[in-house]
Amino acid sequence: MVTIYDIAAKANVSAMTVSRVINNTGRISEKTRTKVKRVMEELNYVPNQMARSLVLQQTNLLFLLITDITNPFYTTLARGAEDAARKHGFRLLFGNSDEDLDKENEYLDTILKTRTDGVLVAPTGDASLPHLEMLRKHGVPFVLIDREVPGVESDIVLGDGKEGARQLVGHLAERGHRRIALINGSPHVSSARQRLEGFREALKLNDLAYSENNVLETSFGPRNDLSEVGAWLDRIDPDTTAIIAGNNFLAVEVMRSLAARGRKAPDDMSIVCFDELASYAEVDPFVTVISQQAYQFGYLGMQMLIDRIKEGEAAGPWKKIVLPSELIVRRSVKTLG
Amino acid sequence: MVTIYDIAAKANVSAMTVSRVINNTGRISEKTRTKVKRVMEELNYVPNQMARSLVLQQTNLLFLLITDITNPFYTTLARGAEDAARKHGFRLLFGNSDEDLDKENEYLDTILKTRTDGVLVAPTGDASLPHLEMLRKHGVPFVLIDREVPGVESDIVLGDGKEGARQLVGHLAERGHRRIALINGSPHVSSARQRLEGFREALKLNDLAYSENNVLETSFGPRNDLSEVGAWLDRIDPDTTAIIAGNNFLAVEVMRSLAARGRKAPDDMSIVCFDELASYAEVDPFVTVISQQAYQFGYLGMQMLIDRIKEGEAAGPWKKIVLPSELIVRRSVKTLG
DNA sequence: CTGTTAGCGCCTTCAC
DNA sequence: GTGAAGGCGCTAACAG
Repeated sequence: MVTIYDIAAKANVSAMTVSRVINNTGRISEKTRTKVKRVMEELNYVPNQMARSLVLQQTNLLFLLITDITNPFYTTLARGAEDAARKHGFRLLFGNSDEDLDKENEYLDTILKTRTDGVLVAPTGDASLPHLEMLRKHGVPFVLIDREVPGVESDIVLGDGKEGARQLVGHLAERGHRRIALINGSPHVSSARQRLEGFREALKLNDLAYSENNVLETSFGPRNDLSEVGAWLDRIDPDTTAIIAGNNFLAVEVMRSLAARGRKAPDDMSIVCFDELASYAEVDPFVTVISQQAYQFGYLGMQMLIDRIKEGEAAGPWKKIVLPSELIVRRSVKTLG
Repeated sequence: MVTIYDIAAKANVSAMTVSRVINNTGRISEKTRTKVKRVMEELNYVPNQMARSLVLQQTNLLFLLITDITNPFYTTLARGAEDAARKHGFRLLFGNSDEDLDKENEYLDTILKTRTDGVLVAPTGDASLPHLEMLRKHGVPFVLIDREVPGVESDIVLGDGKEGARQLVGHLAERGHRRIALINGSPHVSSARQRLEGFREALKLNDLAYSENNVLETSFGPRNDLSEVGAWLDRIDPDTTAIIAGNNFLAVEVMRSLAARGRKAPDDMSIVCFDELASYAEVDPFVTVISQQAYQFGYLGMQMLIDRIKEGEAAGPWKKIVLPSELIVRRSVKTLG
């Protein structure tokens, strides 16, 4: 491996001079600068970030931890985060926790060990509390995205899940649906709780009955075994005419389970959900959704993170950004009566 | 920051003993071991990977560089790569080059600087040659995925683009299509070249005419401005009845452009493409595709990379895995005549 | 303008 | 079993 000492020797200067050339610090004569630069090129020198970080106590590396890299909501978010990080000269690394607390833990371990400068994280759920406390304790700035964690104070970017649920219920009610079911993420995830709460409030608002039986709380992540979803479909109230899915994947799974039963949306069951089904504007898109500004989640979150890093942790109160979502009406809802 | 010296002091041992406990090396009495471990917990000690890597000359970090994090093909691939890396105890970091040579360059820079142990990379195209040579020169093992780069010898995982194109053309021909157009990625990307070549061969095989006018070579990445696609649609041979898209996003863009012209698949134009449109089995999927085993691309590629790292670079000849793809017939093709 | 010294946190080597 | 010395590659602080 080529080091600054190799460069120094060949250029007849000290290592310190080489270091100065690399970092553009101090005063260096133009002559030695060009000489050093030439030698660096000749020897294909690449600075060793490990050594650099060790002495500087900072890595210039930021980390984005998402819960599902195959979900278009998060990948679009990732694009936003990446753009913001690049704009400020930070390098961005990604990790995928897969809605799995253990994997999240592994990545947190990596983050701590590699002394990442900051983290943008969508926590797997309330159980992420100790992980976030760990970050806080070790002085690693972080910003939460998409999900709150009770007991954690921090900058955060959220969607308005309650309002989204209200819009969905309102839309279904308008179309004549009186019995609506909800399949949702885990109650240990704040976004799922928000959506459930909005759902219940909206039912009341529209004079619709809430039925425990019509709510399934499962996981936001994709699953191979659809039997849980199927069994739930078999036991929901028979007069149910519409289902709200807590996210895009759940909607897909409901539709697959329906298909396995020879039923189809919207004729046999109306369906709506949170989040777009594909990152890319779908052709002939079918499902009526509450679309969130995924890119903005990432971009604004990263912005806040970098601000926090630059200002120092203690600068100002925690900021909370709530991004509105938008109802996009498509063809998955049948108009009744 | 807590260091092994802090631990050592509090546990009344030397730093070396602490190091031995951490790494489970050498012989340590059970008593001091437990004592040291207790102190580590008390002080919330986290090993400094920077310092560790600096002396060990290895990071235990692998890097996955893909060209589009919003494309389900690559995210599914990423899942596969991640699973394989985890299985072997490596941490995986992701980067997204966005089909952009400059961004690719930045990530390569990061990779070299951080002394990543190995890289799984989908190059942006033939122009990635110097980047890969850089990796080689610096002794960073890498495995290519999805795309070859002329002039680079390495382990590689590829799809069979020629065969895929043949199947698509064959399928269209069977359905009575005589004039087929192709919208493809850049000719500087090997997968695009393969698909074009397969396309031409298959036309000949089916006694169909090749028309220069009916081929557009653009980029695989998504674009905001669809005017190029639209202009092309306006000038292709008027008797064209079917379009093959070189990847999923191109198919979407064609369909959007068609829609903007008041035309719709499959009635006004049949369309097929490479790669699934969504990571997740689409509900009521519409487009007939050549589906690639995205997960396997990642899993097998990562496997090869880790083998290479463990055996040492010089172990054995380069391996090449060609994954077959599968034609999945859906509803986007009209049967003619 | 340039060089010397010291140390970031850790591990290898060699003592004891 | 355990410890001391030295060095991984780099830069801050101080000299000159």
